[in-house]
Order: sequence, then C-alpha cells, then structure tokens
Amino acid sequence: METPKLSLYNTLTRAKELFEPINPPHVGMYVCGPTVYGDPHLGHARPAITFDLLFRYLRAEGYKVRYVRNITDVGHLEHDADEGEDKIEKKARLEQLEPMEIAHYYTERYRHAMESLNVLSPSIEPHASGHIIEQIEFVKKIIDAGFAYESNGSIYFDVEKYNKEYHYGRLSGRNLDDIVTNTRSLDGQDDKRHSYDFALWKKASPEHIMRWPSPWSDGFPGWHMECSAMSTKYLGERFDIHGGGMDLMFPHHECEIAQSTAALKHDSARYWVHNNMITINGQKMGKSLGNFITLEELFTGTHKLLAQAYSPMTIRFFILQAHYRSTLDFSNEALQAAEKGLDRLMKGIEALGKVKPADRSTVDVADLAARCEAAMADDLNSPMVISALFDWVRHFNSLAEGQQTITAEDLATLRATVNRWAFDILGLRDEKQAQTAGGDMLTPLVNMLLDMRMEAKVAKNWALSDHIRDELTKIGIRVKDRKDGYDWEIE
RNA sequence: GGUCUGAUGGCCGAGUGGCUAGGCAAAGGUCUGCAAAACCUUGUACAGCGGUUCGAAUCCGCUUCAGACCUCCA
Repeated sequence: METPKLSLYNTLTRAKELFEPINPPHVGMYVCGPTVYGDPHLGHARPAITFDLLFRYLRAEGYKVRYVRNITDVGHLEHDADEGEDKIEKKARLEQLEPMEIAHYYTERYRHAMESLNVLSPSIEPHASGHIIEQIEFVKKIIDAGFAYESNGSIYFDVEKYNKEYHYGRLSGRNLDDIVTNTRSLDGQDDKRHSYDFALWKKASPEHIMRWPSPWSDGFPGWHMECSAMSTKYLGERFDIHGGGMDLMFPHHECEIAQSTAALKHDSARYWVHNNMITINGQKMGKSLGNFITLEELFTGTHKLLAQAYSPMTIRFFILQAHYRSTLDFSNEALQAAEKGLDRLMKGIEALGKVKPADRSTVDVADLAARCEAAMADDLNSPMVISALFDWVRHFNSLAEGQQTITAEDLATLRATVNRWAFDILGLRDEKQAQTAGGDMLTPLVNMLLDMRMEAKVAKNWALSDHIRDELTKIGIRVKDRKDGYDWEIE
C-alpha cells in the first residue's frame, strides 16, 4: 500500500509542508524540555505527548530518528534583569538545598511522570549544566561573527545589527519596529544597548552560586543559549525538526534562530513545530498564573478542582483526542468522557483478541489502516486516527459476537493494524489488562464462582445466580453474560 | 496598545465550498430469566450581520466575545 507522505505545519512558513528529511532515512529532532525547578504539570504533558507521537510515528514509518530533548537546569533567569536570579538557585535557597539537588529531584519526577504517560525516552536528554563549554564556544562564534558585544562582563546579542542582515522576528511574525515599541523597559538593563538585546552570557553577582569561568567573567549562559549549543552539538548545523510549546515561540525560539543564524550563517532547524496550550476555564494553564494541576495530582486526584483521580492513560488519551495545534480545555467532564471512551476502545481491542476466524470476511480491513495513515500524515491528526479506531470498535465487537465474520488472514492484518496505531503510534497502553496480568489468584476463584453461577442458571435458580453476581459486583467485578458462557472484568 | 489565533449540537472535540468525524451524555429498539455488556436507530450544530458563489458552517468584510504572545512559562 502506498502510504501518504507526512505534511507538517511549519510555524516558519505558516503552512503545512511536505516533510522531507535532510538525510533520509535519518531524522534529527530537537524539542525544548522542562526547566526542572517544579513538579511536572498537565501543561508539560502536552509537548511531551505531541512529540512522542511524532517520534513514534516517524519511527514506525521507518525513519531513524535522533530525538534530543533537553533538561534546563541552569541559566533560566527569573527576570531578564541584572539582579535576575536563576530559577534553580532561588528554589534551592528557599529549601536549603544544593541547586543540583533540586534539579536532580525534579528531573527524576519528570522522568517518572513521562514514563507513566508512556512517553518514550528521547535518544539524548542533555543537561544545560553539562554543556557550559559548548555554550561558551557558541557565544564566541557569535562574537566573532560580530553580532554580540561585551558589557561589564556580560555578553549581549546585538539584535539591531543582526536585523540589518537577517530578519529578527520572522518566526513569530514580528518586525523589529514592533518589538522596539512594545518591549517593556525593565530595571537594571543598563548594560544592554537596547532593551530587546538578550543575554548570551551573564556575569554572576557575588551571591550567585551557579557559576562557571569564561573568557568574560565568572557567570552563566543566557537562557536561549543551551538549545542552540546542544542542538548543534547533537544534530549538526542543519537538522529537521525543532519543537516546543507555542509560548516559547517568542522570545525563546526567535532568539535561538538568531543565535544559530549569527554563528552558523544559516538556518539550523527546517521545520518548526509548536503545540498549543492546555487551558483551564479558558485560560492557559501555567506556572505564572498558578492555575496548574500537577501530573501527580491528576494521577491521585488530590487537587481541589479534581472530582476524581485520572489514570495516566486517560490523560494521554485526552490529549491525543485533540489536535496538537488546538487549545485543549481541561475539565472534569472532558476527562471523564476521555476515561470512558478509552475504556470502550480498550475493551473493543480485547474483544478483537477473542475473534475466531471464518472462511470469508464481511469487513474491509484495509479501510482502518488507510484512514489512520491519511489522518496521521495530515499534520498528525490524532483525533481522526482515534475516530477511525472507534468506528472499528463496532466491527471488533460485532466480530466477537459473530454478527460479522473475518478470514484468518484479514484477522491477522487487522490485529497488526490495531497494534501499530493504538499501541505503537498513539502509545496507548491497556492499563487494566496490565493490572491483572501475571499469575493472580483472583482468576481461578472468580471463574469457579461463575461456573457455579452457570449451573444455578441452568437449574433456573435465579436467587443464587443473582446472589453470586451481586457479591462479585460489590468487590468490583463486573459480570458479563455471553451467549454460551460468561466474561468478567475488574471495574 | 502591537502581533496573532479562535468562536462547532447538552459537554469535549475533528473537519470541510455541495458527500455521517468520533467520544461522553440523552432517547428508542434488539438480545437477556432480570441486569450488565454488546449491537441498531435518533440529534440536522457550526457566534451575529452583510457579501462572493448555482451552493458557505467552510472564502471575504464588519461586529461581538474569548484566548495567546509582547516578562519566566510546555
């Protein structure tokens, strides 16, 4: 089957473009990861899952992907001002811990949450603190190219000069004139020539603990620097995809483009892909507004806005049910709907596992694969993939009930298609099956009781039969009668 | 204020110049000793006002409302 080619929406050109890797079958992808100074929240799950989807899809299509997602553990200033304090460091002082202890702790928390969400580990997860030398070297290149200046031990990017040769603002669709008139003037920016210049290297004030020697001062890199330095180091001067949240478009990605272009004399990333935000009551969920719900809270249900706990797969499914470039509004109702929908999908897939082959097929198995391929190739339209799967859940159930039939060959194809799309690419996991799998003692006991119930039913002893069912229901086991037998599941 | 995005049925959320998205909820039916599950059927929605068109929810304009970025944020 001829699979449709992937087109991706490129923020740089504001259009969907056919994806053509620079060095097929290799694909280089860089995504901005978390700043590890707080617990990961629902907002962090969105880019992680979006780019996990892309990573999984590209791999399933046969590409050899090197996926780099950084960990920001230094250099992220609290304010873009001279007395700006490093985020990691601020938190450390408050809790009397070493900065690296904080970074390590939250990195582990992040990784653990991502694992729960079935987000694959990237190929490389570089830490900014481990690449100070590379960042210093990168700053030197920009200075040598003439696009940076030193001021009182700090190095700033000369936006105005850069803009004469290139276009500062082309990613976010701004012109320097707009930026000039709209940049707020903050205190303590005396070292900069212009308010819109940004720091490449900052001299550390005496109380600043996180500091490294450099040709200019003891200090630390500016916060856009790590991505330019590390993407170049691991993916080369030109690579395919750069991803991140839409909120990073300006200034972070804009500055990154400026840095890389200034140092390398050309663009580095070809396709810029941005995921939209998760909102809560219509407003962006984020650190600054303090309206975020951590993943831990979602998994355990411990947040005043949560009506219940939601499993990691419910969260993943909830996110995949919306297109990555749309905002997605959080609500208990939406999450509960996702939970039930996912349950239905998983049960349908379980039913497919029980289907017995027949000598002819009443279903066209190629339809599912074709629809999934087309949807995914069209800028990662995961909602359409899910929609196709749901249409097929009906067939799965009908096949399991014997209302439709399928040949052994078609059945194998169908199972492979479902595995590919539901599990390999969407990255879903059957949590309930995983729970009961592996030599539990419950199964023989429940089966014994249900065998007794079958005997009672044959004897039309409805009182006993209902009693067994009710007692099982009480301990959370739902009994499903089949034509000639029974089925059961844990609620 | 500048730049940009969005407004879809009870809820969430795709999509598109004419052909059923899907899920959740709801109603009716089939099956069943009863129930559950499953299956079948049902909703004629696209903010408002104009315009373009044979035809617009989909294109254009205006209005209203909401949101994002312009400062750290995924």
